Amino acid sequence: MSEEKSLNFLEDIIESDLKSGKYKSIVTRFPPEPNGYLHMGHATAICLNFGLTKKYPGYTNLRFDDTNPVTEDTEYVDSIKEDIKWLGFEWKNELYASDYFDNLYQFAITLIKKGLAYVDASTSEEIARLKATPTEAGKASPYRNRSIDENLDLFARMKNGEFADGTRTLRAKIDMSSNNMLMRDPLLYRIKHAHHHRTGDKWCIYPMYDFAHGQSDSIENITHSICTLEFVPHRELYDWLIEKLEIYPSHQYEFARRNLSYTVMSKRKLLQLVNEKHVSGWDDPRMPTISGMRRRGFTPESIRTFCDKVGIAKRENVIDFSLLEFCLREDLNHTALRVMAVLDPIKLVISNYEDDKTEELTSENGPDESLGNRTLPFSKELWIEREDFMEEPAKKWFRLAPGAMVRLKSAYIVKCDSFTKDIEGNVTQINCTYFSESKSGNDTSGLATKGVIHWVSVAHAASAQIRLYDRLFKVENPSSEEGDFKDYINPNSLQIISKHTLSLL
RNA sequence: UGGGUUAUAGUGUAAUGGUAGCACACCAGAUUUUGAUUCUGUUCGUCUAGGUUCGAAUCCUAGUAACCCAACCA
Repeated sequence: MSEEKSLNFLEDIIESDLKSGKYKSIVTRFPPEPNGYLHMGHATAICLNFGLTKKYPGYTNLRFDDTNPVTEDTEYVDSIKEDIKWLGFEWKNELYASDYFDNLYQFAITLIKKGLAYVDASTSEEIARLKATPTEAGKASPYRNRSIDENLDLFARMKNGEFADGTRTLRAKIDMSSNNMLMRDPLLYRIKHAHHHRTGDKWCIYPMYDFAHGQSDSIENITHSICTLEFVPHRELYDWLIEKLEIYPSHQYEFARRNLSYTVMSKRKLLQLVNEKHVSGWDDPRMPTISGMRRRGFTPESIRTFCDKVGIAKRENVIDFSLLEFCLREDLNHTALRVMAVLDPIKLVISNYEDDKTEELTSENGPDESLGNRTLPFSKELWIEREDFMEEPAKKWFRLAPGAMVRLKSAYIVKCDSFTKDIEGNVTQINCTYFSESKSGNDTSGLATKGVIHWVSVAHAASAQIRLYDRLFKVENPSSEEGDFKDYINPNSLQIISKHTLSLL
């Protein structure tokens, strides 16, 4: 099937792992934090993780990384599940990092007992100061050398709620002079007296990402834990914790996050757009969120194709939005039922057509025969698009102009005899004659036109409000421009047409 | 100025020492009852400088550029 297609670097790794017998099958996971809606970057990760276990033996878990109760909510859990399903993927197990809070607590105790973790009473400012900078070695916390018993006691008291938020942390004891800032005694647990969307008020201490993610991977026997490039420095800590805890050795692999031109792709920035009302919500059709794309008319198929075409690599990228649009057109071209609509109408009157006559004409629903046909009512007075008429035609113009002929799609050929204008010079009506022998599918007139235009019968038209969406930003990469990314919002990204009667057939 | 990651057409991605290929975009042409679709074609690329080799995008040396790391976020 896709044998011609070369493998990406992750597939290379997996194939060699499978070939060498390191694994008989693989386990991946998609690990969203339920603190926002999924966007196209997530779509990449979803297609990657789920796609890998479609291609190779194994399965993929959905695991919510819910270790920060302050920002997380079940609203997001629900939207995330809906979006993954809509994209066409099924997870093996629905899991939560919070399912493992008891395990993680025991893991912490294990580290303390090994002398590899301690309770720090420094403030966050002190901790930051002692960590120093990447070019300058850090210094040890004054609490670094407490006894194991003391640490065990303090950690239990942290858990029991004896301390206020921010007054104690559990830190791994690694290397304050490491070049990797994450190895300078990283925080493992912090105190947050906050209600958790799943564990309620059971806990007032919560594990940090680094002490939850890798451990959850390990508990689930994840073979290939795939994340984005900014987590590369975390891998050293990921491996350190697994080694010291002597648990299942999951491995982390990193790929470059996906960027799309003329939009932004960070949850923080998307949240700003929502909160500051630059868009109507997470699912605004201009948003690069899955739910926004869905409202915009993108199909799951088109998004999957897009992810597949773009591929996976490790270098920074900004992908042309036009590739995504291409994938959508390719899909829609074969599946979308066509209708005719006139957005900016001018009345066209056929002088030699009977006043009260209505004809039922047949029109194809699309280029593929399987889409079938529909009937269209045709009559003396029609709406046509204002831009399909030119008073003084340009050079290669082959639509309507004074004296010119044009085919009305699926109907007759008409010839423009005259037109009227208002005081301001706007064309108000076009008068035509039609050729009765030129009926579409039954044309014996011998006439030929180069142009074909769409139309809608005035008497039969339905009205609608039309929203025309354009790109949300004026520049290709708003995040890399000077100043605030919001300075580059396209003021014309939404155009609502409702002042005229819009016609739809 | 420490460490890490990455450099191939405008964009994205292949080529694993042996003809730099594919897709999108662009431009041109043909067909067309939606200036769509479809089809054909043109232009355009290995970050730089040295080196190894019969042969280098690939290996070596030295540079350069971009991104990431100093959250009790993930």
